[in-house]
Amino acid sequence: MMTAKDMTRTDLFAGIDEKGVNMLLGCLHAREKHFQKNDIIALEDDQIRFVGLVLDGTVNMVKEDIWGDETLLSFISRGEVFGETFALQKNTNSYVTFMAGEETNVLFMPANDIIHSCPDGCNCHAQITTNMFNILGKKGVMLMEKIEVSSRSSLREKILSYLSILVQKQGRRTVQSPLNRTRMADYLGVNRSAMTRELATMKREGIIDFDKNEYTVYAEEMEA
Amino acid sequence: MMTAKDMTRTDLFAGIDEKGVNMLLGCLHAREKHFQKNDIIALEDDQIRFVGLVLDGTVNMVKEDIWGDETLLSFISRGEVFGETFALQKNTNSYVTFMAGEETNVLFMPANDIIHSCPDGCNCHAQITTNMFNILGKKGVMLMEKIEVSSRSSLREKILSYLSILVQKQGRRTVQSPLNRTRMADYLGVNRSAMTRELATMKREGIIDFDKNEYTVYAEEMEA
DNA sequence: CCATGCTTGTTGCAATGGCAACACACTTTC
DNA sequence: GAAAGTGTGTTGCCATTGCAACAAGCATGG
Repeated sequence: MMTAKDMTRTDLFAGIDEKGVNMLLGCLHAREKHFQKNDIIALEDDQIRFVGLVLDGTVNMVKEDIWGDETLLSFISRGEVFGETFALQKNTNSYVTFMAGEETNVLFMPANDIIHSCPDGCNCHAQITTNMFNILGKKGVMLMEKIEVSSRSSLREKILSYLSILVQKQGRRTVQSPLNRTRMADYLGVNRSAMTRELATMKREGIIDFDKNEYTVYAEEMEA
Repeated sequence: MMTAKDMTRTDLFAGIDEKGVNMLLGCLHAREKHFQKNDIIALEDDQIRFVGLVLDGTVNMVKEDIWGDETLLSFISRGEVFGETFALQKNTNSYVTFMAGEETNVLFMPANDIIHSCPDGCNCHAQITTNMFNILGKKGVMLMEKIEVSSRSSLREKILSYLSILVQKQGRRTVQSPLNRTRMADYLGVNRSAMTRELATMKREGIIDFDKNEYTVYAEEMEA
């Protein structure tokens, strides 16, 4: 379970204290629901759109194409929000499906209550709006990073662009990758063994060095 | 130039009338600036972050890696908003750079004024907030579409996934592609001639049919 | 201790797909 | 009407990279 105190540590309720959270939960008409693994989580209910906060478990975001094949686009963990991209829009042909990845508890909040300040003018509400913008911004950046990486044509470019982002974020030429080989290959959308092979080649050529999940990028030329 | 009336037709000012727009422009402390081609457009000014509305011209969103190489991530046209993903966040290491693609006029509005209702409680302000959520949602969907497509491994899968999205959007098996061959290859991140080759193969195999920018997808099996 | 599972590195093989070069059609401009 | 620009289809070549199979390392658990 997730206590109000736990919630103050989520991005959605950031900057709001325990008391404020408890007040907001009522003000936002928050409702908790329980799901079994592989249950489909609907974000719409009688025309009202919801944003979900994962209280426990994991939610998988999957996309089905017209042949019925599913792709896992991303997953949402405890304390994270999902559905915001779709719920806050008018025109939503529900682009993706959300499924419980395990036994999961979700707190639903009507999108409208999040967007619009409540009539009582509770002042925590402004904070929620700010937080929502933050969350949307963060997600946007994550998506752009993924695009930057996967839109490169060669395997080597993908690796370098992934490492380049890490270097920019961590501010050092030696970086820790949060992803292990297998997951990294998955993220880059390439074959794992091909990636390992290319990494070895790049190491041999002196372009990069690595050990476990620590990588060092040797950039000869810094200026364009 | 862009009149207040033109602005009512943008996503940012959707649902607001001419009078409201004029009022908001003051209320939002909007400021217009002019740029020459290739000028760098800063979104920060003394710690204050801005959202930009393109009044005329084009703004290119480019990303520079640690070797100084630039990639064009997307471009923003007249009437569209940019910077919202970054401006509305706290933690912004300005992930990308915006450049004028030609002679361009931009209307800047401080992000804070957009997020927070003005003290006078002008009622158009709520609409702007709603609109911003809409814009962020739309952009999120666009980014996810691009990821879905470019994360496929084979050229054929990329094409099919691109077409699948069009089919889902247009609700018919025969769809119009907004992109011509060259741009489509660019969007999919593949070589144009390779794509033409694969399209021809798929046509020969009876999987799809196409003429100019109209494509028909023959899906034998609809159910998983 | 062994068994099992997970991650990583390696390598041969085959094919996918990038590249370059070219031909053709169509449009715009002078 | 020539010339230049742009979008498109085709094809040969071969580097890149996906795939499969295997070995080794390391943790977990009985």
